[in-house]
Amino acid sequence: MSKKLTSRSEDYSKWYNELVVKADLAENSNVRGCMVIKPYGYAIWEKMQAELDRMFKETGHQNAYFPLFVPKSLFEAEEKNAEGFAKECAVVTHYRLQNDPDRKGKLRVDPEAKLEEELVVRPTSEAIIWSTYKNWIQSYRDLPILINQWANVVRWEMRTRLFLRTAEFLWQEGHTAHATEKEAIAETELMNDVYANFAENFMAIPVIKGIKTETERFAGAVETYCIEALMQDGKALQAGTSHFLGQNFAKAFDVKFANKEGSLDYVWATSWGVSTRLMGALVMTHSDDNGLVLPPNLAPYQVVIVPIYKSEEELDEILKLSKLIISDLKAHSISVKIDDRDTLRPGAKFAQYELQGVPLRIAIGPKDLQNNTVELARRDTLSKESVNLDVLTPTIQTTLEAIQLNLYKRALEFRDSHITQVEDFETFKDVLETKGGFVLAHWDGTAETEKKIKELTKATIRCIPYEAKDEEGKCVFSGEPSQRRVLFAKAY
RNA sequence: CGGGGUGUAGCGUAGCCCGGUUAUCGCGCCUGCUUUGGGAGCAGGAGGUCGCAGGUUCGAAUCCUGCCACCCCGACCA
Repeated sequence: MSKKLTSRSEDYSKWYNELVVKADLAENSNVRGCMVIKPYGYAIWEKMQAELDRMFKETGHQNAYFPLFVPKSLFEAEEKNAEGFAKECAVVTHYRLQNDPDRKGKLRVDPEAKLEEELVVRPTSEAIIWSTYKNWIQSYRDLPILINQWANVVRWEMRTRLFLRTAEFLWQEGHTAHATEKEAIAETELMNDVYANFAENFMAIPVIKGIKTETERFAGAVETYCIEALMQDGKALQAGTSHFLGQNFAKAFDVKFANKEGSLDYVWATSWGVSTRLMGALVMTHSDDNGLVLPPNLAPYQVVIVPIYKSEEELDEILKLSKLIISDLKAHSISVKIDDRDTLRPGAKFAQYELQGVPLRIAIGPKDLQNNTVELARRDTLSKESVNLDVLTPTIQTTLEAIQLNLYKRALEFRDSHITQVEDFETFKDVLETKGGFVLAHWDGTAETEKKIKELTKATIRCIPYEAKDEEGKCVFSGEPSQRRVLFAKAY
């Protein structure tokens, strides 16, 4: 693992920026904490979108789109939700610019063009969606509504951080409406499972499923389920959330339906989302000192071919052979790119594709032409082997699978070796400071203790894990009785 | 918004304290030749509102004032 990863956060941010920017993944646009997602990074996001979309549809959901602007009166309807987001809202107050009479060639906001009601740029879409659902729901026959939206949202954070907390970010947000509490809770849990499966099987990022404490709960939710991942520097990252909203939004927006018994009842709701933050998680989970390491499932191209040649004739022969390799790989649904630029030497290309995290690299040179082989290099282990052309495609197939599994296994081993069970507060502090990672400890269940621990250690309760067993114990801080252990960590 | 720091070519930087020829160096870029199994070498070349706006001065990247942006630490958060 990288030196920089294990050291202090200022070094870490340098590592992160270097990698991400130089890896062509994204670039801080220097505009209020927004980011430009470059083509290579966006290709990764598209892979994530495609797989998530598939999983959503498999579980009965449909896509739809709702407005970016939320009239303030709608936004404030659900009080807790509004209060929670009020401090970070961008607000549209005017709809027109005009020439500035005082400064030639400049524009100013037309003071005559003030909106009667301000429009909030959505920080999340519950309000606008529930005001719409109101008109869609009358009977239990209209339920459930299972809708997902791919969108951008804006949260005007005081402090931004590339990928992890940008002012504008891309995400998906699911918003469902149900006739019963039981069904809504089942949906909330189902989607948290979908996220966990996606993170682990597709992104090779191990996560812990759990429930948030009241303090960490989504504004307006009754219960927040989440998946928590551990980054290589020992800090936790909330990778996805799924909220059981109870009847809060139905009551705020007056969404009632006639049930089978003929009486009116408020609708039960859920919402759930993951964002481009997952790309940050990807980078911080798998990358090493040589750059990104992409799981084959997410790689824009899984294999890159680098020809090594001295003469035109050699190049022609290599290209001819490459064409055969490429068509065979494509026939097996393996994405491949050939880099036949003659402006860079092979070594420079090797370095570049390592920086981009391409899972497999094929090098073909004169020796290979002679021996009927190619050189196959793995990004995850940085190992190289000579492979006979006869078995190349099957070898690549199995190696890609092996890389996907190995990345998960490696991350899991790291994660599991950084879950420490502690009994007393001194050890608690010590583990957080020296080792980092998750700390499993008893907690008395009060927000005061949670707050004090945060003040003293900067650690928060990431979640109460599903797997937490009933176990008599004493709170690591207060000594009060506790029924189960919860998961603490310093978090992004 | 509070504390600290930074802003000089596409990127990274020297110069600033103590004002003075044509603003330093590396990477990258362009041209040519030689190269090509792990980030090539040589020669030549292009590229700058020194963050922005004022001020002091014969003269400002350098000193002063204001503003803006970014980074780190807090508060806030996916």
